[in-house]
Amino acid sequence: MAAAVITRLVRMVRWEPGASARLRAAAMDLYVSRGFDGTTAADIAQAAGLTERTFFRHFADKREVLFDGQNLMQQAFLDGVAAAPREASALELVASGLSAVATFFPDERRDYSRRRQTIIAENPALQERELLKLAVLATAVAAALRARGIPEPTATLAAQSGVTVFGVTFGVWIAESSERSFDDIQRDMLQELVAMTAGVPS
Amino acid sequence: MAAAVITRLVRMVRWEPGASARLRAAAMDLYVSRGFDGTTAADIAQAAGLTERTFFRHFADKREVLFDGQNLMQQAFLDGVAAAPREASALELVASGLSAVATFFPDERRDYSRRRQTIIAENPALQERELLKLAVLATAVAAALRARGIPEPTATLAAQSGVTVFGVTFGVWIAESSERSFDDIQRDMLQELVAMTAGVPS
DNA sequence: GTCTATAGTGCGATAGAC
DNA sequence: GTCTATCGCACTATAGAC
Repeated sequence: MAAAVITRLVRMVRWEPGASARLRAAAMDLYVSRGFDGTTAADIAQAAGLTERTFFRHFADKREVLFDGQNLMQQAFLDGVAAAPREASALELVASGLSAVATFFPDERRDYSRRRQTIIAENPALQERELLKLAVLATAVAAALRARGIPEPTATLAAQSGVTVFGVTFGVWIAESSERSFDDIQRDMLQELVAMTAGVPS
Repeated sequence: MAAAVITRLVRMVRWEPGASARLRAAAMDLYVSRGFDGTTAADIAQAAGLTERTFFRHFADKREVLFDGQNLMQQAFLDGVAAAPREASALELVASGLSAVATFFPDERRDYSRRRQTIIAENPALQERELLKLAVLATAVAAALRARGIPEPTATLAAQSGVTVFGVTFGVWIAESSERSFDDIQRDMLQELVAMTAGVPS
């Protein structure tokens, strides 16, 4: 009841709140129905009741609208690294970050992630943006490891390996057949990485 | 002498040969002097004595002109994997590919690589393209590992790790102070990777 | 080789919030 | 008054269609 009154009051102001969220939702829908290339910025803006110019004030480009959630995930990873026990090794620090990030991918989110990934898989420009975000993540993780006393080049190698584990995990998690939790898959994947490097070539 | 005659004859044909090479050289120069964003496709074409339309017939987009050498490097990596001895482990297959790729980076090439990397480092769009090329490389390497009997997800983890080692090596190799050969750095980096994962978290 | 859609930018004006 | 979100319009360059 009170909510309805508030809604009516809100409608009287010059613009509806939550422009970013509306643009994001509209973009997802249109990218699914018409494809990324078949959707113009004007289409998205119109679907959200805004103008093209406003779209570009919220998002630097047409791709970014699919990726602005990444920052939260990155922060979780970094917090996870920071939360690791003293004297943890580089790989243990990374493992701690990975556990933290797994909380961002509960089972309920799997369908959404699948839809989003389908859009990205169909367009090289979107793949490029995703890779850039992962590279930024790896760089940030490497910095966090250095802050915990891990020297280069170990910090960068460990950070990149962590992002690799995350990426492979994500791929398995959204695979059609998969039913296991993100965290379960990720733990196994980290074990696989360790096992893979155990066969030492000198 | 003969060369001069040939040059004169060549000038009589409808177009100079080596259009791609001229466009590539012109693009490098202009990207350095005016920056990537400050250079238009028309600028590059004009500097190479060609039209904008011709530029886009040779390169899919303005970025690609800096990246079309990658295919040769990728093939070298794959050949290196294929050349590894029977019964090689995943990491040994990758190490074999890495050795092969190191031949693409003799000391004489360091200055060129530095200039090119400076351009890329200044522009996110170029970083995206570079990351895509590396991702394509990793995918191809993973396929080569599977062809040698390495199962998933080990193949992908090993391939990604290999590309990581390559990337970190490249960064050290072009660093101002570095004087060591690409191959030397890369061997150490692979050892570091193995050492880093040896501290096993269960 | 020409034509065109559209991504993305720059700038000024407007409408409200504070 | 300042600050922020929006619109509207003109503009360039990319990239693809014809």
